[in-house]
Amino acid sequence: MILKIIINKMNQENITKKLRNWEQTLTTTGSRLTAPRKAILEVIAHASQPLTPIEVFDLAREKVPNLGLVTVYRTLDKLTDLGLVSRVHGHNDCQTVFRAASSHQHLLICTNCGTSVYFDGLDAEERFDQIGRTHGYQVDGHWLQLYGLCADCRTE
Amino acid sequence: MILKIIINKMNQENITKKLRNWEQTLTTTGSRLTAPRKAILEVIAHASQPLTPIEVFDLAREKVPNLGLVTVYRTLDKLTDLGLVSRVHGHNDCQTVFRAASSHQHLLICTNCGTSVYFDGLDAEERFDQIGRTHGYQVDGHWLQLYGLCADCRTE
DNA sequence: GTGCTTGCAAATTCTTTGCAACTTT
DNA sequence: AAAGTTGCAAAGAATTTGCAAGCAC
Repeated sequence: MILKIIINKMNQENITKKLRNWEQTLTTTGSRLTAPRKAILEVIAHASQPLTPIEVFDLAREKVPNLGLVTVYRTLDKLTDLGLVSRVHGHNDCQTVFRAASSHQHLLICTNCGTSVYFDGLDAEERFDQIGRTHGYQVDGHWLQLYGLCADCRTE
Repeated sequence: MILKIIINKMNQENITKKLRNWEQTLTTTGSRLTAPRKAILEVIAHASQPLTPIEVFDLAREKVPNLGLVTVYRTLDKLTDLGLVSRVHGHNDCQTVFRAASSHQHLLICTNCGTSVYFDGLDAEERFDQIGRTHGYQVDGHWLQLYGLCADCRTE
């Protein structure tokens, strides 16, 4: 499998800050900060796109060579439970992970390279509630993702 | 596994019409109308919620007892290719199928019983394009699903 | 030291493929 | 009769579980 170079557009400072937050969340919830976990956290924090478990595995293995795939699965479960990462369902892979959104944010995903960014400011909650009401539903959640070519892929 | 009674809120006439359309699409594209396929089509046409391959299998088997699960997978692939059914990614099952939307429609899914309806009239395309532009993306697709309790589940 | 984690191997679950027999048209 | 389809069995892929050894705190 080809893994493209992964460079997050967040600056290094923000990534470091996020990593510290994640590590703190782990320790304060009674979990332990091990080398495998640190490697996995770093991979996800630096990722500019949702990653499959195997991709996380391959990338994290560069730092922890004897890492087991099972550990990746278990760590991803834990991070998801803690709300640090989100499962992203794409059209191809439906089990990828990406750093979790801040709040009311949604993903904008490049259909060519996968590079993703969160956006907010849609402010459609009220509209969603209204739509639900007309069908007898009480809307309490939504799931929105936009797809399209990013600037880099368009100029290629 | 417990399969709840599945009653589509479309009236019988509409379901029959849709079934005829589907069957016609199959025959006109060179595919054949076999007993297994008819059973599968009926199950999906009558479903009020997205179904997993196994659920389709179990329900269709009531009509074609010696149906093989493989046939379900292959038929679902074909129906998806023809655009008759859509893959629906839920929070739990991400490989379920549901009759395809007419156009610019999105799903409203009950988080308790799974009963789903399509809605339209959101008219957010322009807003989506705009959001994409501010991030350098050229938006060419979106994926939206609303979640909430349906009227029946709320009164329970 | 205690209790959470890890990696290995094995078990499950889900989906796809090969193929001879069988339908549909 | 020709061509698409089916079901079985087997193969592959993806994910989970059991467990003894290893670490973090």
